[in-house]
Amino acid sequence: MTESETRPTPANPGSPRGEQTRQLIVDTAVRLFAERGYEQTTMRLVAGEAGVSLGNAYYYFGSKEHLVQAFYERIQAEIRAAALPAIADTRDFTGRLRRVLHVNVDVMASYHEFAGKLIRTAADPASPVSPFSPESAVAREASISLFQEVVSGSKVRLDSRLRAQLPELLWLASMGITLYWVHDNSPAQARTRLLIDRAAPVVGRLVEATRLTVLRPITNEVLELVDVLRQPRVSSTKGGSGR
Amino acid sequence: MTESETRPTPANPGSPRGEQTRQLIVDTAVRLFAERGYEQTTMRLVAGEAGVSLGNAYYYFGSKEHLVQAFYERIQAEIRAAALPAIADTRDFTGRLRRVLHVNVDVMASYHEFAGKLIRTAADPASPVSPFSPESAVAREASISLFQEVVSGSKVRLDSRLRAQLPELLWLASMGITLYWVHDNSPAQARTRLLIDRAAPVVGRLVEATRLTVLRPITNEVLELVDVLRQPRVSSTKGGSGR
DNA sequence: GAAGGGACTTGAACACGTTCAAATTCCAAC
DNA sequence: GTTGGAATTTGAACGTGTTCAAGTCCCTTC
Repeated sequence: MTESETRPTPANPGSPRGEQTRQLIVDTAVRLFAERGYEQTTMRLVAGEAGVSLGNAYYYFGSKEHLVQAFYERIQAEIRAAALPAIADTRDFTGRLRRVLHVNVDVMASYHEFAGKLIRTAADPASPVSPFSPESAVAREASISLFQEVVSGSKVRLDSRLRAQLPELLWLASMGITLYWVHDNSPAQARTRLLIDRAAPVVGRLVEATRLTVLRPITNEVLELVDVLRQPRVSSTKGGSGR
Repeated sequence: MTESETRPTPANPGSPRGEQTRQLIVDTAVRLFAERGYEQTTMRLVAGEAGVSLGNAYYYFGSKEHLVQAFYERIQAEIRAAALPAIADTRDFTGRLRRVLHVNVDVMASYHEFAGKLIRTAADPASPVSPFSPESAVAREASISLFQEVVSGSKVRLDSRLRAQLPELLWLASMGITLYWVHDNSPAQARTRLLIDRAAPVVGRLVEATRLTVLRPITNEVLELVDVLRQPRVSSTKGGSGR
């Protein structure tokens, strides 16, 4: 696992000198990924088009997957930039959720085929591209905070404990939708659109239902379950800042 | 995609003559996968240990993933064989569900690391190993029918329409649990065990709750949603037996 | 038993991701 | 302006999955 600690941190040096080269490689890779897909974009091609040597590309990016990671971060930023304005004019929870999810699909639309390959490495727990990996923490937090925005900007009424967990749950749900979207072979992924339009109200209704007294026991159980679900983040320090 | 139709069906010939060789390769591959994991098990090694040439292995299995597929099918059969006796002595829905899920984890336990790589190709919509692919139909149906058994053998009371969809939903949930399990780095995947023990009662309670009149609207919505979710199986025939 | 043809088998060759020792460039300190 | 070392850059080389043209084997047909 983490036994490559001996090497003096190749890939991803923070120094300023090579930053330009680094960006050049990223730009080229992102473009080629979009143009030709994952497999057709070889490291040799990226290096060639970027005007650097093969080994040099590996100096900045430890693997092809790290380039995918960079691609992923760009997409996430794009989604965020498009989503925030999209929900600015409504305080309806369901509406806000629906719009954010649609923006997700909108932005990813051009990369549907590419995403099929991307999801491969994303599903690997050992891959840095995994949405649950430490390397993805930045993008993940950003995405969760977007759903935090969805909740806090709305006038939804719900169980207070759920309110704290909801953003993360919504993010998880969006991961599920993305997984569905990847498998969606309907024209223009219309089925996913339908799913979003249908699922958002259901989620809204379920969330509001957590205030019902009848459902209190179940609500409690579900909330506890979510706590169990949450994997402790990997860290070498023992104890950490406990819950 | 399916443009390799020109070749005279290499890989997977149904003829009897090479069946022995085929089995030999599968056996060797499964053993090596279990012993050394996915990456360490090279096609050359499989071929060598099986006593055939590299090209010969590719004659029977179009790719390394097809070997994984074979591995997957064995696991599924093993799970089924272990699960059925395990639920024979109780008619409690939650209990039955819990046991089946535990058997799942039991059987897969030895392959936890390997599963991390397996899930990679499993997540790829284009891969035959994907649980949603036509190639996996047999294993999938078998698995769903196991959950059908869980439901029909229990004395659970629930909305009648849900009863029809529940087995598939449970299968889907088990996929989710497997995904969680793959990411579970707690010792002996204890966290997944905990998840199962906690989630089973919640599911049981939720399922029984579908009979509550208060929840009728939400139940309806959720059931319709599931209908939308269901991807139409890929098929060249137009129309099909639509609802 | 010879001929034919399909099933099966082979190993070399290819392209790719990745590694690495060696070279080059750059900049600060003297 | 020379020097030392770190940052950067290079291209050859390795091991892998996969392909393929060329065989070899085995059974049917005459």
